[in-house]
Amino acid sequence: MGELAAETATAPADTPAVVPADAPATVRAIVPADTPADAPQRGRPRSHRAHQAILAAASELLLNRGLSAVSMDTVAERAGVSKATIYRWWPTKESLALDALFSEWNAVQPAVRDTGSLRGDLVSLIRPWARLVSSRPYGAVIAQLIAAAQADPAFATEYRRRFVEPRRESARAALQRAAERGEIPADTRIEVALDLIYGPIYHRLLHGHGTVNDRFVKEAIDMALNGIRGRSGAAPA
Amino acid sequence: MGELAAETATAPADTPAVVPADAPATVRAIVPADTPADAPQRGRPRSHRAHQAILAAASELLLNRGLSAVSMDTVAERAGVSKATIYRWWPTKESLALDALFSEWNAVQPAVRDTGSLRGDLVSLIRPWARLVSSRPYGAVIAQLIAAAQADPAFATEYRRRFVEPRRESARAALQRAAERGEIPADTRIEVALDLIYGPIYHRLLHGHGTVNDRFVKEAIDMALNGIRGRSGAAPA
DNA sequence: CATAAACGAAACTGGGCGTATCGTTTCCAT
DNA sequence: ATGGAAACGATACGCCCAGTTTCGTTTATG
Repeated sequence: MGELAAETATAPADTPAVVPADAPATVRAIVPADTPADAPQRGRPRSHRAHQAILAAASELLLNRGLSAVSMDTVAERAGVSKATIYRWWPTKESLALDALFSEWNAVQPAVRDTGSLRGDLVSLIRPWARLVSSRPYGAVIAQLIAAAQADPAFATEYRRRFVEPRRESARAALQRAAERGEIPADTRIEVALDLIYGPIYHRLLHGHGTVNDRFVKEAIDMALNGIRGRSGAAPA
Repeated sequence: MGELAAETATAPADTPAVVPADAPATVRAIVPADTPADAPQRGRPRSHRAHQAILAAASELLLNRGLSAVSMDTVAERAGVSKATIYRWWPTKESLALDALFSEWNAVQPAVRDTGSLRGDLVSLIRPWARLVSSRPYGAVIAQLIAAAQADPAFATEYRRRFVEPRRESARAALQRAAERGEIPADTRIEVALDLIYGPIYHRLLHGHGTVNDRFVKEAIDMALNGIRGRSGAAPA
């Protein structure tokens, strides 16, 4: 999807759509994986315009109403395409929702920069993301995607690959730099630390028992950082 | 449901079911709220047996297949009742799922005991619960309930009242005792601390990017505790 | 010009939630 | 003992929606 988004940023309207072999797993393959990306195809070319219209319609409807309250007919109508056209690009409603939400989600890239301190690194990474997901009902849609993932392992893998792992990787890198600086113990359990960083925010986002605002994010990151740095005199085994 | 479960522990099969005014919000009221619980009712009495059979069937099917793969027809068939009977007790599929899962979830009560240390209190509280929810696919069903909650505020409130708040309250009490002992700062942000305790576990449970086993629970609690205790020389504001 | 592939409109299939109908059962009131 | 009320079961029903199919049209290439 990132590749497609880049393409559409420069392609004129209704440029023939060619889906490269490395397109996201959720988009239906159009040509065999070994087909050169620029090979001419017989027949009517796919429509970029339709594809973008569908994603835009889907993301808008999803963030306004939630996954369960949006039908494929509604998306088709809003996009100005037929439902059959949607199913030419995406195999299921959930795969469309994944792509559509990701196109919004990915607009806020994790900042990958070394501020010199772990706290600086984490705040610059987490704060923009937390603002994004709390600015609109991301929690509601993410919850419904997570629910859909429970019944479909392949979908779950793709969801984690897109929504979970990239940001964990950015924070993982920051933790590793901190260990190199001696800011945290070299034997820090990195994956547990990542859960301590992201878990509280996701917890509030999904359960809705509290708000995710700047203050909460700051306090949660600070508390998590205290935990990750450890205290002099380790806790008993 | 707790009240009903207590009743059925002693009631013979098919004792007339009387739903008291304080029954869970998900069970359809049978009599006006001000009706004495033991007042005789005209007509055929409700069947405890059917009610329990429905809950047992629903919880078994939910934990084996997940909410979306279980139909109300399937629950009715497994319980040996008609679908209309289910809808006499519960207004929606989700409300049945909530009660059914809660009947299993509530079988493991949070241990409310003072071990003398915050770590002891938290481990005795969290470990049995973590074992419960990781022993069967609770995560999958909880994810689907959370998804359902996004579209129904009343359902969300009931979900949190049953699944979220009681355990937070137990941990909150433990944190307050720890503050009284001087084990954690008196000005600890309790609600943030609770998110630090529960967030990482729920994060793995719902996202499925890592396992929730005894080791992870121990490490996550220890890291969270370090964070809650704080370090000498507080983090910058 | 023939052919291929996408597109649109609309009909279609099948599943499932939730409701309605009607006969039967199980109770209470008289 | 009888009438009446309410639950129950079996089954049909209405409606919605995901996903598919059909067929004519459009847009491309060979």
